Amino acid sequence: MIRMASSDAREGVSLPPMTQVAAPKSPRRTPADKHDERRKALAESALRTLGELGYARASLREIANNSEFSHGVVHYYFSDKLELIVYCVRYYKQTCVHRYDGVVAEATSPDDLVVRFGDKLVETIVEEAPMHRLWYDLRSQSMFEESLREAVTQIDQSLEDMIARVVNRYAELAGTEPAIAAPVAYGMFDGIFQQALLGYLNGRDGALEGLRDQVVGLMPMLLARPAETTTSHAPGDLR
Amino acid sequence: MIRMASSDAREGVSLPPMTQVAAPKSPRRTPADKHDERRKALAESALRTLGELGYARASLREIANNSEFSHGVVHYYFSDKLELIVYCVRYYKQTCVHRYDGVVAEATSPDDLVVRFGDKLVETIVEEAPMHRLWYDLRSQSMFEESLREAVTQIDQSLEDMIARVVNRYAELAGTEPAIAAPVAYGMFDGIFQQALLGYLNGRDGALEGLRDQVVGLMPMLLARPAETTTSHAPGDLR
DNA sequence: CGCGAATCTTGACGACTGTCAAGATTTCTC
DNA sequence: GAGAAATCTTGACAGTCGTCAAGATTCGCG
Repeated sequence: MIRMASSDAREGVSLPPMTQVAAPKSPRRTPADKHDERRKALAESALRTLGELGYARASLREIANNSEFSHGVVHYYFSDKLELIVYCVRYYKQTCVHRYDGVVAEATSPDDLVVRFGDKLVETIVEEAPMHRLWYDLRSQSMFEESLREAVTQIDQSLEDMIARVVNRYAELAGTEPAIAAPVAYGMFDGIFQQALLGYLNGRDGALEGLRDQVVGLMPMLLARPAETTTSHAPGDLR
Repeated sequence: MIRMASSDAREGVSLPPMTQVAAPKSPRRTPADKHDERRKALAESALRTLGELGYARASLREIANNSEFSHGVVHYYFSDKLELIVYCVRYYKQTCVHRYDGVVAEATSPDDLVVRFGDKLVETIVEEAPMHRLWYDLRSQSMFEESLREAVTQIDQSLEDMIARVVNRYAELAGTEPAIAAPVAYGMFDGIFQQALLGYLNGRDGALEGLRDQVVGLMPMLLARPAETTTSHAPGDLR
């Protein structure tokens, strides 16, 4: 079975040719999904380089150098540089969409949720800043490169859903309903998150504390009127 | 006077060697600021190409081809590709920071301001989408490229000030004060603007109307409590 | 073991890039 | 109008890039 740069096998793993369903041995490690494990391994090292250099400056040779593979092997597992990068970002974002599931599940009160949410946002900037800037890089490129748009749109949608889960749970805990639609909520949080990320990378002091405070101040505003949380939102002067 | 790639002459025009201050002829067109006019002319054609291809894919040759100049002349007026691009974006954004000054000056009521503001946001997406995506491209690149950060930070600050003027005027017309700080307001609007731009470029129907509605729905929330504008913000379900 | 399929390495190709220098051309000044 | 300064063109250089093909190597199974 000759594998030529599997641009075909979309997301669904191409299964081995239907032998007995419950094979006695090798419950994992079927022949053909080793291919996928290699793709993932390659993606993981590629992500390090991509997060460091960005989409345009990360060459396939550089990506391969920072991994255990040689530069030619990339075209054995991916048809394109583009397919590799889309695969990488999809792979990362997939493990990232559920980052706040714990927050949603464990929060005991509206204020508790807000604090946990803000902390988590700050945490991910500190721990995964290169991944986040790579995502924003890719999304910006998709404004120029038609072929990136489908993947970006899908990821954006899943992030919007993620934010919606948080805000919905927040409203639920507060005994009311959100006052804004999901796209607005996502756009807002994405905006201030991006700002904080930029500030953090710039070494601006207070960028992270600022994000936390902004979240604490903003969330109560996203609820319909009936809810008056204890959180104080001091009507400050706008600069 | 040999001009070698004026990376020195920062922003201040290097004046001609002090002749009489009020020269009888040529009130404009002094010898040395023709140099600056050329820079601007070059920047303007470069912006077209940059807006079409983005930062990484726009080569100096391609930029020169879409202009009246040859590719070598770029290094006569700019020391770097980087300096050219930063100059271009600065040049564009400079004429762009005052886009909403008219809105601020002419609005007669809070609701009037909101509508004008929303319309103007939509208008600039339709008319200058390539410029906006170029800006987001550059800002993303600045997360990787140290040397871009200073310019990006300055531009971001001026955009924040621009938004602050709008929101402050809005609060003034409503007889109250903003409930959020300027960076938050900027981050929010920047987020939903970016989202709308992406949707517009994707050809998603309703992206622009969505932006307008979002602005109308969002602005009243940015005010301190005392103000109850007539604008209805229906507490919708969050998806 | 042995053979074929899968996997990986190596080296090269053509195209493109930013940069620069040498010289042609224009513009300005006296 | 001559000469000098400013401006622009042209062509080349040294790299780097994505891509691919040919061959070496490893793996899996009978």
